[in-house]
Amino acid sequence: MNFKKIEEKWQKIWEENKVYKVEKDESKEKYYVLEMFPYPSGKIHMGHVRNYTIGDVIARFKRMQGYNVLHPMGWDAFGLPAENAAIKHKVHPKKWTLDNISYMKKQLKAFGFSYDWDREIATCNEDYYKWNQYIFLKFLENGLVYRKKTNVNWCPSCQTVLANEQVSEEGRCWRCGSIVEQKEIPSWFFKITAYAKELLEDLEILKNKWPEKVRIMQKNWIGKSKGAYIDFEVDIELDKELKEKIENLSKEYENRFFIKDNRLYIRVFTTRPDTVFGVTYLVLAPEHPLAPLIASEEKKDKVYGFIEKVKKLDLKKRFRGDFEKEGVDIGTNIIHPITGEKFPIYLANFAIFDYGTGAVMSVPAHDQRDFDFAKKYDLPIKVVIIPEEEFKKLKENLSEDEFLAILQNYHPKKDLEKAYEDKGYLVNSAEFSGLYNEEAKKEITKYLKSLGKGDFATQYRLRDWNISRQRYWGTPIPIIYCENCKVVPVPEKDLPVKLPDEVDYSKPGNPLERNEKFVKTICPKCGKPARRETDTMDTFVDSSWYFLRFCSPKSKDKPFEKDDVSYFMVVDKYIGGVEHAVLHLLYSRFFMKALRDIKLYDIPKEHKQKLFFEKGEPFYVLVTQGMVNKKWIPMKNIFKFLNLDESNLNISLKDFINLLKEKNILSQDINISEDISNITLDKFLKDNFIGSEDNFLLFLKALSLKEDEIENILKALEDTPLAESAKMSKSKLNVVDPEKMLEKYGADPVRLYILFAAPVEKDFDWKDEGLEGTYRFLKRYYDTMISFKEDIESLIDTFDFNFERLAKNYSSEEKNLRRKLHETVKKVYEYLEKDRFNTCVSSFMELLNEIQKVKSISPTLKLEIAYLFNLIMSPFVPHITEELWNILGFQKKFGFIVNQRFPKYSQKALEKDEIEIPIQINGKLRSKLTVPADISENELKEFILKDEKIKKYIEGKQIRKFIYIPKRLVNIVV
RNA sequence: GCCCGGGUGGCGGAAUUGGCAGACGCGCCGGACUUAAAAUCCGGUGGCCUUAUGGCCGUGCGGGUUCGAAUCCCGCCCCGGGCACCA
Repeated sequence: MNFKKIEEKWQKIWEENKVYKVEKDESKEKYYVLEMFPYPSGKIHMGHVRNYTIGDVIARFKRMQGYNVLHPMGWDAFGLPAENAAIKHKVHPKKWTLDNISYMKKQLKAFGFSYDWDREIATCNEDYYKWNQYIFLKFLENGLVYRKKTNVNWCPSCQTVLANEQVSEEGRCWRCGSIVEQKEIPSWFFKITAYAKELLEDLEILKNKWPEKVRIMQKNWIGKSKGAYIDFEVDIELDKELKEKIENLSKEYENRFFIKDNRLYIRVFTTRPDTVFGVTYLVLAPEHPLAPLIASEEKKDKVYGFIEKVKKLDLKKRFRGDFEKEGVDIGTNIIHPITGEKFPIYLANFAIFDYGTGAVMSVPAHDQRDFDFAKKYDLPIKVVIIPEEEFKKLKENLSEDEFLAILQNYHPKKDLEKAYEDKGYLVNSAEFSGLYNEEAKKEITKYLKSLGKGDFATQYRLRDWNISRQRYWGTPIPIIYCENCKVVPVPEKDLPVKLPDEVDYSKPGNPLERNEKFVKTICPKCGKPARRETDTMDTFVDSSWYFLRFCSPKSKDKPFEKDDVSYFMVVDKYIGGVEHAVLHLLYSRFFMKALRDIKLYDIPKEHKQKLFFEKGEPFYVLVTQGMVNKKWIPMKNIFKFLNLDESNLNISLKDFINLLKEKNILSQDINISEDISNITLDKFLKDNFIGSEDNFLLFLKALSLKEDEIENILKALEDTPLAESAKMSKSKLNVVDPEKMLEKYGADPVRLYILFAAPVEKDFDWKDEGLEGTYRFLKRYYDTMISFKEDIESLIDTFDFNFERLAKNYSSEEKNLRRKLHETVKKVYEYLEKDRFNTCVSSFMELLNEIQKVKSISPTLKLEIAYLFNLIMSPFVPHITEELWNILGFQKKFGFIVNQRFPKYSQKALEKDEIEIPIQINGKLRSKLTVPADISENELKEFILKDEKIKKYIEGKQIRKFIYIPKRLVNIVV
């Protein structure tokens, strides 16, 4: 039996009846369930099925609780794969995307997810991306957008810029895996750093609502450090030309360096102002624009050489961090802001221009990295902090005068072996000597402030968000460049800036740039010919506010309607993968806050989530579901297991097969043809294109074994160490196609299995046997319900559904069953509230097992079982329960099951006359007694002491303690 | 290196205000039905000892608190994830 027919029938009927349509309805409380919308890559995969099944159960449960549930679906439709497909298969990205959407939509519908499809959106449609442009312009008006020339991460294969977040640890492109290069181009930025503080602080209100893991990842990503900035004067004379140059640069770089009273200052950020007297050199990032300008004449060549070297060689390795720390003296000195001493300036490859001010004061005695660098270049190391122990010793052993003198002129007994980075007391620090360093941080900063050479400062690791992408398939950035008027925003009335249909992929690079029809335009200010910006927006822009658009997807003159947002937002439950823990979720939080400040939505006067509106937090509860993996067996594991050297597989195929047989990987009765058995394994693998990173499955196929034989071999190996669990991927040949599963078993069994296999947040390995288990359960369930049909039919029209009245006449077996039934209703309700779907499914199975154990069940009890059981299973397996609801006659009485309320359990049914009490002696279980539920402690004690088993243990011993946990357990200490 | 999360049968996992460890499912073993297989149904299934009865051990390891610990505390080990020259 396949449930597919039933499923299709009800899907059609539900659709015709628009059961999942949602409208704003102030009389009802809303509930917004959202699953991360998919990229339309072609087909849905198991990860999608898991994500959307979880969301669907929640949405259906909330509907059954009477909420007005918003449960929309759409498409994250812009992005690179469409362009790659365009190049490879010569299809237009739009066609490719829209075709994929229509196919995947059909697939989603086949799973019976309860979406209101009338709210569907696709980000590649004009009526969506128009609002990206609108928001961009609003951000621009409000100072949240700027353009600057920067060194960017450039993917040579995608020919586009990548955000820092889109570059992997090894310095590879997150999409295609190519090594990312460095390139300087002007780009558009969203000023997310303006919200760094808020983004960090507001993580607090997400406590216990978002997974701790995600909150911490975001916290680390934002990376707050407290300290001070300090201005170091540069020992250089400025001529007029140089002065002008630097003054211009200074503005561009927001006072990371500046000219005051004709003197040049470089600003550094430090978390250790307490060590300022220990500074012995200053380090600049190689990208620092001052470097070539202030380097001394004789060092200029070296400096240029170094800059080039870093540019060319470093970036790949720079990400991996496995390069040698190197630097170059630029030949110009700085002057210490307090002591007036002169120290050299170095460029160093480990200094990051984008962090802080791109300049570091180096204190080798108290920073390991500075220490290593100083050793390498033979720079002085000056101790300014000593450990508490040493400080106390000095204080005790020396006279007051000697002690004070040594604080001012401290020399360590022997040279330091490493930097001292811990807390301690200051020495060699003028009047600050003797202060505890934590105290000194404040005091020294205050002092520098009084000199006008520093102040308290906080830095964040978070960088501004570069949204420029040199691609066609994205939202055009609504900007026009005019000779006269320079950078001109496209007026709101001219939106959207439409993406042209013509696209030419014959050459690499951005097709928009070559599209003269698109580029050529007229300046909206002066009317003269002008050119359009050809960058398009990062697709993360699209997904940063789509949850708002879902509130009013059809809105024509605004991105979303304030009223709708006030009603439906915030998202009550947002479900998706952890892979979006930082990027998408951080960007969305930023958008919500920025949109609040530019007043694109209101903070409602009364709302259960008012705080979230005020703080600009879009997602109330976040659920991160684990991955659906699949076991696979890499060839290399087989080699290792057989003790074969991967690099030399010069044995015959025959011997290899025999080895496999010896180890019981292959069964003895497998024979291979004579003509291949004598070739070497090496050759056999090469002939069949099998590498050590390939699936063993390929090898078995190459042996021309039968499909089912292969399947058996692999299944048998699944639980051995030979198998590895991995994300499903084409290259590993471990992909399970949801469509095939649906074809074979139906949507409901797949849904139920995926929920049953593991708790929501954990990864699990897909196993067909597991799916078969839930399938068997559903079939058994279906048959059992059908067997109730006759009895139920005779009752349903006339019965008043007052089950309680009849319960007292039931047999004790029936009473127990009825108790189990209501216990299950209670448990499932509680588990659903906690998103614990796997234990819900267990409870269903337990209940069915109990039902099947009872030989004779009264018709009214059958009716009650069928009524409640179907209702509580409905969010999980909506089709099967609707079918049974219909067949058993409930539908004609009550309407669709999907529109019913979640049932309440009967407290009375849960009550027991008798309970079983486990009896422990000294904490060890020795006996169990069945006693009346209302037994008193004394009665129970008497009863227990008469028990034969217990007597045995307490005979001749003294009872020291009698512990009774009412209705649960007894422990006797002897 | 730093910060999180987690170690429970052959496997996925139950049992979280400390109170019967191993629910439920998979797999495996045995049985029924069948000419046979599949499907289905019934029974068994943590380890060791024992004829049953029963006993001992057991939630990564070592200690502790407690009448009682998978659960709480201390110290280790292992696995997974995130961040990593961030000044």
